[in-house]
Amino acid sequence: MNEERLVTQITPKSEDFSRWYVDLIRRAELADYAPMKGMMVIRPYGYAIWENIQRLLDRRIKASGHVNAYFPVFIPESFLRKEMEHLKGFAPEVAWVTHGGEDELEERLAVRPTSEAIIGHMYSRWIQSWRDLPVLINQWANVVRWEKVTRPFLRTTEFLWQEGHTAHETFEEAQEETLRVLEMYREFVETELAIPVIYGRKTDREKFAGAEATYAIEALMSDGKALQMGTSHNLGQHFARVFDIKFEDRNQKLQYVWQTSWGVSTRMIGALVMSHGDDSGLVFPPQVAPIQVIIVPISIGNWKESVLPVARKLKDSLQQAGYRVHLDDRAEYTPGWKFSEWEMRGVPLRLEIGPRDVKNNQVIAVRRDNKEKIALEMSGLEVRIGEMLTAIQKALFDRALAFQKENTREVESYEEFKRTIEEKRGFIRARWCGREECEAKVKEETMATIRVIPLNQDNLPSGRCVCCGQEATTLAYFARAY
RNA sequence: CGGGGAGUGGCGCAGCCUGGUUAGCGCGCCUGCCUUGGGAGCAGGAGGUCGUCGGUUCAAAUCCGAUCUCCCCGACCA
Repeated sequence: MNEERLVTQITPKSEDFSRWYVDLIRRAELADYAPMKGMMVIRPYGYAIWENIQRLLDRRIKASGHVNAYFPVFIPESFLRKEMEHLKGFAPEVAWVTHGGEDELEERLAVRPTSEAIIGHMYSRWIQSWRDLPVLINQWANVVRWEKVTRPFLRTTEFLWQEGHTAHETFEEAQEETLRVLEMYREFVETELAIPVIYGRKTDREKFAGAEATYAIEALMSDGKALQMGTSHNLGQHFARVFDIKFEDRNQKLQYVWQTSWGVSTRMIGALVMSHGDDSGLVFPPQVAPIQVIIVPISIGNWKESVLPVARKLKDSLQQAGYRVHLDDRAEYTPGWKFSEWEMRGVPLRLEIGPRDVKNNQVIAVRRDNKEKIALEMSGLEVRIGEMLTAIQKALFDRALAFQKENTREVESYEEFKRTIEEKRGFIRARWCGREECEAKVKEETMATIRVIPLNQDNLPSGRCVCCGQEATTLAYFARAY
């Protein structure tokens, strides 16, 4: 039976990546379209991934000294207006509340596109002394951005995210925080999502509206396009000045705080789909998979008496051991159907148990990532399962890393740059003169943008800008992006 | 926001050009039997105001207008 026939309702990935992506999301019940433009419902199977992401990331956020809080979803228009760059950046995509019940509001309220403004306002009331610093607050929230083009998880009108907002005594401290968070994101995404990233600073053109500097992690999706997976901003004193966030420093001088903000969103779920998925469907890394182990009893003869009780015991013991495990005991589907179904849903490990296995005191384990099938002794199974899940997690990362390396290229000329972007996509590592004209020209002519400027430029080989041929000042990663 | 494509039982589609019985097909769903080690089979059954609103007409899924939504390709963004 070939792969295409197994998943008839999903467009093959190789045939049409975009359709494959949306087909899969709906068929696997990660999300469904809501009846309003650009909005989606995150269904239980998709939301479970978000809960895992929250749990694993929240742990890191707290371990690095941050605490959670919650700020209002509405922001007065005048607040947004205080930082003009910020307003200009977000104005086109802000949703406005104009009425409360029947009454028109005196001042429009923005549905937050991000929370710097409201949080800045509150910080100005909470911070008086250097003893109040740093303030290290994070919130898990929803935000709304009225995007023109939307795609499930990648860009939706409303999305879920976490946004960290910190205030510090010095620029250096804020910069340290910005980079510490960037590193936290990198480690989180690579460890838990098994997605290798590149990271660095954004160009001025690409930086956050109102930031001094923006840093980002970027990943390469399996169609060769880049996806920004998280950002960390050094806000300098821009917001502090307009929201009047002042403190008396150690020298009894009044000065503005130095701030950062940073976030990752439900876009990560889209990244998981596009990084690891294949023609058979989703492939989830065990660390965030809603179901890590699916048990399929082989329904033959008197399986309900002979196999099912053993399968139930197996499920209980694995659950006890801390795994997210599900037993598919439905009688109305054949084992073959279930195999395909759970592969499509991306469950990392399948355990088959039939009369033969019961007799031999074993189960058949099948890995989702490489379809490898092995028999496992019942005794000591909990440990073996753990080892296999670890191996799958690593294999997914290694595979994605190999893909990223294969698709990160250096080019000799602008002609080669253009041809590579057009034919192969992927990242291009190239020298750049640092001028915005070249950045704009490249974008205009190739649709590729500078994704990041690597932090470490020490080993910058001398050379010329890939675009204009002038002396290069930095190394940059270019790609077409989502 | 520009260019292109599309909305018909849950999903995928046909019918529309050339208006006219009761709107079809495949998958899925329900009931029963029989099956089940890689998406089984047979029989019976349920489910539709044809995206929405308006217009033309004796008559609209079909023609006209508006509107909403989705997909693809570009300009803007987590």
